[in-house]
Amino acid sequence: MKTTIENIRNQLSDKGLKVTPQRIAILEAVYGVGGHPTADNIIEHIRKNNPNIASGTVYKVLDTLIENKLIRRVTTDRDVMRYDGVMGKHHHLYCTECDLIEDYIDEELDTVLREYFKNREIKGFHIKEFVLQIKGTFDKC
Amino acid sequence: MKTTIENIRNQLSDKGLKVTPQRIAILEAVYGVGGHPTADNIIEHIRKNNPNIASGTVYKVLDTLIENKLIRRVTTDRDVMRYDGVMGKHHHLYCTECDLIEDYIDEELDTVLREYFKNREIKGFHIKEFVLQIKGTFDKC
DNA sequence: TCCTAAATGAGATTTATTATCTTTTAAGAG
DNA sequence: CTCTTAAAAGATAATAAATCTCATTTAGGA
Repeated sequence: MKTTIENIRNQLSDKGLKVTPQRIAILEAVYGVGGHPTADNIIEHIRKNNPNIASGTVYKVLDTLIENKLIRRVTTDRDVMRYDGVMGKHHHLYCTECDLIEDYIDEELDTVLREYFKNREIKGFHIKEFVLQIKGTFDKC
Repeated sequence: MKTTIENIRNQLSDKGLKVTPQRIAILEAVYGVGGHPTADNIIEHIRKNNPNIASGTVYKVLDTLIENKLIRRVTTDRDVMRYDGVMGKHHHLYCTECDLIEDYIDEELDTVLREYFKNREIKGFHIKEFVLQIKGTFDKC
């Protein structure tokens, strides 16, 4: 699934959202900037071509995209928010040396986890989804 | 392992940290306030008995406790930091309705995960630790 | 092409967190 | 037990991420 401009326009309009240049640029940036960008990374990236975008707009658009399930937040133990354009089931590699967070997609792992919890109820809790945080270091670090 | 005051004093002095009333109160609060408290939850809790504690002190002490591996941060997709006094391997239940985060301790799960990744190298990445985020809802929510 | 609700821009505001600097204190030495 | 001093706490100022407000602009249907 390539993320062309046309594709991005469709994602927005399919959700009933107005297709604005800002929204396109922000969604493109979330897809394009690797390692799960912060709002600031996204602003910096977009300003290269579109220097006049307001930072408030970026925050507002990111929230709108999250509400409409086009992107999601990434959980971290830092105080700056990071964003993720991959909406399918997946897990994350957290590097303890650099601050990159990479995707880890593994269908089999999902099956293993689902199976494991099939016979193991957690009393008083209804499971919806698993996200495994795999912490360690990249070789390059 | 009960967490008596004496126990807390020892944890601090074992790390070569000065044993101050503030540090004791803060560590006690991290243990005592359920659901993984924010700095603000901790400040509020402590001020009941110790109204004069400075909020800057709480943040500084929390950092010190983290550096000395007496507590850790909890990862979330919110912009307020939360803290965890349980240092052993464990996982977390995230409620999507309320904002409680509960511990989930499961030795067997750790074994399953370790086994699973024993024959499944992630190229370019050296695994140190797993934390499973189990997202769902508590029955009471 | 026009109209209007929705989106953006600019900038003020809030709030969690950090930094600075002075005063106080824990705890080891004598 | 007292003295000394490095470390910690308190008070408050400073940052910075994120939110809010409101005037202006714009997407997209009529």
